[in-house]
Amino acid sequence: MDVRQVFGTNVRRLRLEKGLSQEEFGFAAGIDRTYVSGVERGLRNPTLLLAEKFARGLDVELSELLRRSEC
Amino acid sequence: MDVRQVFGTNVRRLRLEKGLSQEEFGFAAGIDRTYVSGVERGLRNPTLLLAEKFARGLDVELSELLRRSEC
DNA sequence: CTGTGACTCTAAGTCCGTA
DNA sequence: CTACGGACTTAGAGTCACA
Repeated sequence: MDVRQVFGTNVRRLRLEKGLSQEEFGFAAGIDRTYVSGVERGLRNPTLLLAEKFARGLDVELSELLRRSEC
Repeated sequence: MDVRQVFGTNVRRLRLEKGLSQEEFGFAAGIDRTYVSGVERGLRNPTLLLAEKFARGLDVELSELLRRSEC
């Protein structure tokens, strides 16, 4: 499974657990809403700096967002 | 501490543990030698796909390369 | 062996909109 | 709310010669 999909899936899961919309999360994390959408679907290939921005916004460690749950 | 520096420091440490030069590692991982140099010094901001290439070359999980050892 | 500056070219990342 | 499109600016990818 692609890193981008692992990352995106984890982002979506954690975002939903927090009860946030893509827009709300994007605003809180300082990331464009359309970019959040693309990342969650595994279409984007974010840099380390951006990836950490996601992690901070979700209040988790970056390594957590890269953990493959299955497959 | 910056993610890029954490990443770079871990790459350098693991590369040296394997007894490889930047050139040797770069060749094995399919990454340019000078790019390896830049990453190890935290000057580059690689994407997830690139970061995973480093991980595969070092035979570790990507999340491993993002673990902060201290501070 | 490694660091560095400079370079081209592609993709990251933002912002506008619409369904 | 989210997917998806186009257009755009910036920064990363990838490489080189030289120190």
